[in-house]
Formats: sequence, structure tokens, C-alpha cells
Amino acid sequence: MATSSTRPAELRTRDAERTRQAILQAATEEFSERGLGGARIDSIGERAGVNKRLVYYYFESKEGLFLAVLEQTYRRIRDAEKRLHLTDMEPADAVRALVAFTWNYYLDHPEFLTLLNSENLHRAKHVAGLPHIRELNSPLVQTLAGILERGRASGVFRGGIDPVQLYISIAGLAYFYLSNKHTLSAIFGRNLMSPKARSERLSHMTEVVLGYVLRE
Amino acid sequence: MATSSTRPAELRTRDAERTRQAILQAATEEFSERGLGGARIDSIGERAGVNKRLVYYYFESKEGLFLAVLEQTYRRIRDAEKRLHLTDMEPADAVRALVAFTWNYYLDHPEFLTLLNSENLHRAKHVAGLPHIRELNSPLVQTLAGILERGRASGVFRGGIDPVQLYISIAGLAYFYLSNKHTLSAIFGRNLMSPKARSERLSHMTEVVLGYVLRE
Amino acid sequence: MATSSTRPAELRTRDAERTRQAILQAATEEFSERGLGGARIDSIGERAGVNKRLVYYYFESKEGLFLAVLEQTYRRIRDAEKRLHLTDMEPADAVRALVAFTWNYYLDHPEFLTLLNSENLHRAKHVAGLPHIRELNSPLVQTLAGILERGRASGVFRGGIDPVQLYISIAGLAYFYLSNKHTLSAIFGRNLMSPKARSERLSHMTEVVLGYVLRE
Amino acid sequence: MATSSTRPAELRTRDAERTRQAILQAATEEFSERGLGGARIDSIGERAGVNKRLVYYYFESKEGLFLAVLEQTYRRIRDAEKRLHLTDMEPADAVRALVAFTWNYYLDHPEFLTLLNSENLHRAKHVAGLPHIRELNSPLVQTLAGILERGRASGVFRGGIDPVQLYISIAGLAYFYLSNKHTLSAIFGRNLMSPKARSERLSHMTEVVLGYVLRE
DNA sequence: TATGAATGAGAATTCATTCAT
DNA sequence: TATGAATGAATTCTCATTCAT
Repeated sequence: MATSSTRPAELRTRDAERTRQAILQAATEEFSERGLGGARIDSIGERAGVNKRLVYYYFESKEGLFLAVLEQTYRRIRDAEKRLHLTDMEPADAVRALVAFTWNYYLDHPEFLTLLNSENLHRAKHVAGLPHIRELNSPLVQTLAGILERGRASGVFRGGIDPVQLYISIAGLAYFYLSNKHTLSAIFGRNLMSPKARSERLSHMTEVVLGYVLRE
Repeated sequence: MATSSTRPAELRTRDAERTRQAILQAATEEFSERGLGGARIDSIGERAGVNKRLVYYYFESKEGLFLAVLEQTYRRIRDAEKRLHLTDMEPADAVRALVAFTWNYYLDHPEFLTLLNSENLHRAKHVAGLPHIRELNSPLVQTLAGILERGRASGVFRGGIDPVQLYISIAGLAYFYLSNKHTLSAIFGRNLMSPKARSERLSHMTEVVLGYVLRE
Repeated sequence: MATSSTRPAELRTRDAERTRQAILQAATEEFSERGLGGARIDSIGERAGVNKRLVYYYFESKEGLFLAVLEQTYRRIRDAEKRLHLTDMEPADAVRALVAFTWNYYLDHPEFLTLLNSENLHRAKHVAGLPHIRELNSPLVQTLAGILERGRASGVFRGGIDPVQLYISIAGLAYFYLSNKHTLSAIFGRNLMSPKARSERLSHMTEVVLGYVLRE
Repeated sequence: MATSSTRPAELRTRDAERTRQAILQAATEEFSERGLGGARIDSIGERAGVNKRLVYYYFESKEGLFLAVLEQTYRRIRDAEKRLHLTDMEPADAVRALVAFTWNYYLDHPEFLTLLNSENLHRAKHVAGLPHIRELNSPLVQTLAGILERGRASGVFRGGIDPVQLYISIAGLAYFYLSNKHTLSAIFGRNLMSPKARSERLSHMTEVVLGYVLRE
């Protein structure tokens, strides 16, 4: 049991925001590891080092908590994207950077993939109810449109590329590999997550994307 | 009552097999719609129109049933792949056909995507225990290797392409779009599943893959 | 715990109807003693000597069980009313019999009063959803109308009496005394339930009703 | 912040009393609508617009609050009764006035009925513990005794009427109709609370009571 | 093979109440 | 006097699974 007596001193506090964040963090891990259905409120309380009842105090219900986790998860990737500054780069470099960013972000934040899977299993019913849903839309799509246009204008990129399609493709190239790493590793009998394998995957992805956007 | 015990043996067997298949089909739907954790044995019994107890009679446990569903699902896609006959085609046509097949199969069998997600959420623990696990490996990888070599030899394809990477990329281009269609639709505010959108996606995917494999 | 091993032999059976009735009986007592909100499913299971889970197996939910209890309770009083045969009596005797029956039924079935109170606390939301709700209507109102008419025709009863009003009045004369016996006893400091007190109440009620219906 | 500690004492006291009353009023509504078991301290705090913790500050516990509500409720009806001045009237008029008062008070104070039901469900355990319990006793019983005696002496009333019985009967005639208005309306399929229906009920009640007390 | 009845171990959620400020 | 934070003990309900026939 995670009663207050077992909590480390720095958490044994009446700091609401800290408690809220601890729960959110614990929930992100739990939902990410077990899915919405498999996650246990008990377990989230324990991970956060708080009384289970507090989860309800702060988030109303399991679904409310899941929604809060989803929101934070989306917010974080959008924040990371904002720090990319692709517009300062040459078009081809910008595309390379985007592919690398996508790959690395998914690699470093596996919870993003599983949470997305959970939400899609539930047909996006949680995010669909969000008031600011369109803000979850990646600003990268706009940025990418600009990059593609710049590349086309300077003659290095082919024309007629839909930035939404390309954005989805870049994501897909990274996503499938990482999201299905367990079954792929088991079936191919090879470790897809070794440093070498990871490096090869990023190279491959970059080549695929550049092979497509670059004018021959 | 005229129970099966009064029927000739082969009829009894046929009924048994029919019942087994009904359960398997119902389970495929249930697991696909709700995930492993969210699926209900009760619900599977109802969908199959059989007593819940029979589920245990035929499949021992929920996990055993999930494993059987996974096996059948993999078997079916492998069977479909075998009917492709890519070796009879020109290399570029073969790649086009592979991309189209992947897209259409995922489109027609959404359960494949969600079941794979579920299994990966559980770190492939079910398929990992399969005795014939390597048979789940797609023969297409070998076929694709041959196609790439043929293309390279005839000068239409670039060299140095890893067939495993390419296979995963083709899958990923289709998978991400379809697996995340709910969140993507909600966030982009556009219907990704309209006939037009689907057709555009396939075109895009094909261009990306051909852009990569074709020698400039 | 009320596991099967603690159940008496005659209940340790797979007789569905008997189990159902045992639960219904236990629930009637529990709801009657503690109200809908105060009743405990655990406690009902224990009283019935069955696994708590069975309550849900047979009645879906606490509210479903409450509804079943209400239905049975109404059915029972209607059945008892049917056995009265008031139409065979002289009008004044019939009224006397009706008053006595009402008093005695409430006295012998205190659960009827408390269940009715609970249902009214919930604004009749359970019975309101019953398909055959009008069948809960007492046939006595029709019978009483006939008695009043016979009495009026033979000159012993006054005219213009609304049978619904009179039916409610007779019920009310008994109901208030019995339903509020605890507070009344506490406040008046006298035992309202002694045989003498009970007999006096019935006499009083009878006089009040006859004083009203009889022509002076 | 300018807290109450900076205010003069009598203002602080007035605020405290106001808060207490707000809680009491909110609790009356909550207990009345949901019963003792169904009432929520949270909800009472919200209704009163005060922090839930204050409820405990002023009333110790949920039961303590319920008791305070009961006391106030009884006090109010007794106060209203005191304003009746039945002794100034002719006996028959006094009885008419008492019936009308009872009916109208119950009609205007539905919380009295439900609170009484709650307290009886709990076998009067709260009021039983009150030190001044006999003060809850209606002075009307004494008054009624006097009226009955006056009426008998002047030859308009019959003799031998127990004022306690009559008091309970008058209450019962109103109580049952109003307390069970939801089930009765549902079952009879007619609106018992329309102005016409209410007026008819009062007429009926008055006739019943007068029919009983008046000498023929 | 088939089924209705029964169960124990959880699971989410509720709620009165107390703590710390 | 007032309040937000925190808690433990229920309580309803769920669910995979087993029993008995």
C-alpha cells in the first residue's frame, strides 16, 4: 500500500500541482504499458505514491485521466516540434531533419505510440470530445508545405506533393517499425532495436523519403 | 432431444468444427474491436451464438483463444500473399502490385491491424510462444528480395536495398494511415476513408516506394 | 461469508427458481429495513445464503432487484385483495371488512409500507417504467365503487362519494399510524403497537369511515 | 484578504449564524430529496455554497446534521401550529381549520413528509435521543381535546373521541395522499396534484372528519 | 458436445471524515 | 472561521473461470 507513511518526504506534501503531475506521469506509464482497459487505477496510485482516492479527486474517472494523459502527450510532441526550426534550413536538410526528429521522438517516447493505439482502438472517442481538438494538429504540416514549395521553386524537389500525405508517410515509416517491434523481432528472429539496426532504419527511412521528394 | 450423439460421426465432427469456427470468428471480431483486455468471453459466446462454456471447451482460456485468433489471422494474410504470384511480373509492376496488395489487405482486414497492436501491447508474448513462429514470417520478403535483384540486374532498380526494410516500409505506409484513421480524421478534420482519399493514399504510397526503388 | 459450504443442504442446489426466490425474499427484507440507498447487495447475498455474484446473475443490478421486489410486493397485495369477496357482503359489512383488511395487511406486511416510501422518495421512477403499470392499480377501487352504489341505492350510504378518495383515505388512516409508529411512539411516549392500542386504532378507523359513508 | 477576524464580533457572529443556516437549509433539501442514506455531504456543501469541511465544523457528523434538520423541521411545524388559534373558533370550524391547516402545511412543506419517512426508516433513533423529545409533541393534541370537549358539551359533536387518534387520522388523510403522490399518480394514471384534484382532496378529507365528529 | 448455475478475485468508484494550513 | 488536500473503508459491479448435469 502506498500510504502517506511510505511516501518519500519530498512527495509527502500538500502541493496540489506536484501531486497532479505525479499522477499524470504514473498514468502515462500505466496506460502506455497496459492500454486503457488493462491499466489499473490502483496501480497508478501506487506508481504515483499517492492514495488511490486522489486519482478521482483530481481526474474524476479513469477515462478523465486517460484524456488528460492524451492531451499532455499530444502537447509534448507539438512542443518538441516547435523547437525544430525547419524553416531555417535548406529544403533537403529540413526533410532529413524532420525524418530524424520523427524517428527519434518515437524512439524516446514509446508511450506516444501505444497511447495513440489505445485511442484508435476506442475510435478516437476521447480526443474527439476535446474543445481544442484542432490545436492537436501538427503545425509541421504547414511548415512542411513551405519546405516542399521552397524545394520545388529551387528545382531540387519534385512538384505536386501533398504535405499531409508526406507527413503521414514519414510518421508511418517510423511508427510501424517501432510500434510492432515485438512481433517483428519475434517473427524475423532478429533484434530490431540494436544500435546498428536503429541506425540502419533511420538511413533507410531517409533514403525513401528523399528518393521520393528529390527531383531525379 | 435429437442431440449430436445420434448423428453419424462425420456430421458430429463437422458441427464441432463449425462451432469452433464460429467461436474463432466471433473472437476475432471481439478482440479486434476491444483489444485483448477489453474483450469479453461472454460477448464472444453471444456473438458466436454458443454457450460461453463452450469457449473454454474448445480453447481452454481467454489467452488460448487470443492465440488461436492470432494464428489464424497470420495464416490468412500469408495465404493471401501466396496468391499474389509476383514472380511472374516485371519488377516495377511487382512492386506496384505489392504496395496495392498491402493497402487493400489492410483496408479489407482491419482486424489484422488491431490484433497486431494488441499483441505488441503485450510485447508479443503470445506469438513468441508459438512452435512454428518462423512460419509466420512473410514469404514475401524472399520474393521481394528476388524482385529487387531482378530489377537491379535489369538496370531499372537501384542497388543495395534491404528487402526487410522495404517490406516494413511498405507496410508502415499503409498501416499508420489506417490504424490511426480515427485520430487522424478527428485532428485533421477530414475524412480519410472516402473513396477519393483512399485512392489518393494508394497513389501516394506507390509513388513513394517507386521513387525510392527506381534508378533515376 | 455465505459460501456454498455454509449453506444448509436444502439450499445447496442448482434450482434456479428457488435461488431466485431466496434472493427476492432476502432483498425484500433488506430494502424494507434499510431503504434502497441503505440496502447492501452483500447483505442480501448473505441473507439469501447465496454468492453475492448471483444477485447480479439473476437481477442485473441493484435497481433491477429493487424493481423486482416492488413488483412482487404489489402483486402480493393485489392477490390478497382478490381473496376478499366483498361483493358477497352487505355494503356496511363490506366497508368494515375493507378497513380491517387494509389495517391487517399493513400490520402483517410492514415491508409494503417502507418499500412504498422508498419508491416515492425516488419519485416512482421504478414503477413508472413498468410495462404493465396499470395492473398495479387496485381492483378494489372498482369493487368499492360497486359497494358504495349498492349502499346508496338501499339508502344506507350517503351519495356522491368518490371511491378513489375513499380508498386513499382508508389506506391513509392505517398507513400513517403504522409507517410512523416509531416517531409517534417516541413523541407521544406511548406504545402504539400493543394489542390494545392496535385494536383501538382499528375501531377508530372503522368508526371514522362508517361515520362518513353511512347516511345519518 | 480581509477575513472575518478583522470584523467586529457581532458581525462575525452574524456571518457564522448565516453560514449555519445555509448549511441547515441545504441539508434539509438534500435529506428531503434523497433520504438520509442517499444524501451526500459534498452535495450539501455545494448547495450551501460552503466548503464541505464547514459542515463538520458546525454539525460534527452527517447524523448530527440530520438530527439538527429534524429538530428544526419539527420546531417549524409546531410554530406554525401555535399560530392557529383554534380555541377562538366554534368547534366545527376549529376542526375544519385543523384539517385545512394540516393539508396545506404538508402541501407547502413536502420535506416534512420525507424527513419523517427517513426517520421512521431508522426507527426514530435520532429523535429518540433528543433531550426535549416530548416538546416535539404537538400542542394541538391538547387543543383538539379541548375542542372535542367543547363540541360534545354543546351537543354538536359525538362523545368518546380520542384526540390522539383523531389527530393521527387527520394527518394520515393528508399524509398518504401527498407522500405517495408519485406512485399513486403513476398507478392511477391521473394527476393528483392539479389545483382541482387538490381542492377535491381537501373537501373529501373535511367531509370524512366532520362526518365522524358531528353528532348525527 | 452442450449448457445453466455458481463463484472468487478483483475493479472502478463512492463517501464520510480528517489533516494541515 | 474557512479551505483544499488527503485518506480508509466500503460498495457496486465485472470478469474469467469452474461446477454439475
